[in-house]
Amino acid sequence: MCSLFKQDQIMDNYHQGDLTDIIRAGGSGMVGEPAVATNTWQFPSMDNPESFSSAMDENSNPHSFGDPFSSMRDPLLHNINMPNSGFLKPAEMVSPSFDSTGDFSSNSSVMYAAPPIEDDLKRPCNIFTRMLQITPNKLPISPCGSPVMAASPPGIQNPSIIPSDMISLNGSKVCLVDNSAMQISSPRNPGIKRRKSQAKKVVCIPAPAAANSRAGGEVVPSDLWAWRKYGQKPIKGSPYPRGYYRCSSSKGCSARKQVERSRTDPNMLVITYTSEHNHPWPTQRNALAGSTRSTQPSKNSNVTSKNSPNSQTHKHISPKEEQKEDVNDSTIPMEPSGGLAAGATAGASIKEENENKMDRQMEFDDEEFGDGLGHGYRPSMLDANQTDDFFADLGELEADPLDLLFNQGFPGDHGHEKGDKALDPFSLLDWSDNNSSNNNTSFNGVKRGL
DNA sequence: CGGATTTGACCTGCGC
DNA sequence: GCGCAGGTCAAATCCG
Repeated sequence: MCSLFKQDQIMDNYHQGDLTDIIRAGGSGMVGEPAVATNTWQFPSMDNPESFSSAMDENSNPHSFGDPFSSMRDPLLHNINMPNSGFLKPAEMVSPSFDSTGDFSSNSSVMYAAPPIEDDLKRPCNIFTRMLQITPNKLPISPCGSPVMAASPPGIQNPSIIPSDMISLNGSKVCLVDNSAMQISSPRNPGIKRRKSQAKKVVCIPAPAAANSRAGGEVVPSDLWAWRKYGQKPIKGSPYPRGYYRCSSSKGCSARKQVERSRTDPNMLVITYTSEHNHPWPTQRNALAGSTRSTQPSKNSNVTSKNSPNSQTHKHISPKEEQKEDVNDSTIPMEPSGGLAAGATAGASIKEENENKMDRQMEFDDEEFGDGLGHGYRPSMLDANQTDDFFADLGELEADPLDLLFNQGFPGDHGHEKGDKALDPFSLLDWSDNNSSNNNTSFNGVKRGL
């Protein structure tokens, strides 16, 4: 599986469009790091966020999480109350004990139910434990290999910290993979060749549709960047087409992303970010402006509902519909430059694949963790150390939208107050049914269309 | 009317 | 060298 970490291989996996594969693979692909103790980690109870932190502190070197996200607390989780996360199928993973109410037992161990797949994949995958065990240098960075946290239990509302590679959003996960080398294609641009080393991030997020029943007015997370679709291609082996988007927030921005639905798990969307934004993260207002029409509320809500898996019930989804759906789904708040924004982290497990980044991660400073209550929460991704990669943009942002968001919307771990959701950027990410209507906030721009 | 989406064609990289 | 698959372009179309 180590090979999976190689760029090409990663790409291959990824190209297979199997988000779940990526995630699963993550469970084991780590070179020389047997996914051990996978079931030893205890997911922090929402009631006891510190439990997680403590575990982290005790068991790991913060730097082991070299991932920018490793230090992130997941404010989003505060709002997580999604009965069924789309991240992993229950059958695919063993969620720590959750009761029907979605309560997560802090005592439960998190692990994957070994899926009947490759041996490596069968290993229990616990991002946290993995991270702890992985030395920075060895830290594999592949979609598959990156530490993967078991799907956030549906009931998890408040993991105080988000594993760098995996972020839970609304109980769903985002798998972020960052490939330093990716295919940039400029076929018609002789000067640029494909597969040049380019930073790439693969983000796996639960597709709203898949995430759960959201027949009506789905809340589609969107990122703050404006994306314009410039192409769509059917992917071999996948019933779902891949959409190609480029950043429209700023002319000349080379940032691109690919959105596709996981073949094996239609509930998951795989978003691959390529290139970096050459401009500051758009302000909310800008983001709003940049939003694609497909995401516009008036229309989009309808569209999404129409396209929602539920409503569709797999009626034949035309590529277009599929596309829109994907687009919307993909629009989780992402970090500028393609990284996940803190908000994005809220619902998705992220994998990041980039050795360089990993190294940087090592450099992480615990300070990023803030007080552990969300105050001062600042996604490590914003760390200046990462300025040279996808996160570079963040460093440039004085007024980081995330900060704004966090300050307003993440009152620490207690953010269950619905009242705060209005300001809670993560509310955007809250795809749960009960929050589907929650899109009238400062984030509307971003969410517009939700 | 401006901007976004759709979609077929074209181009490039890669494997055989 | 050939074919396949993926990525991008760009005209047509759609939408607010």
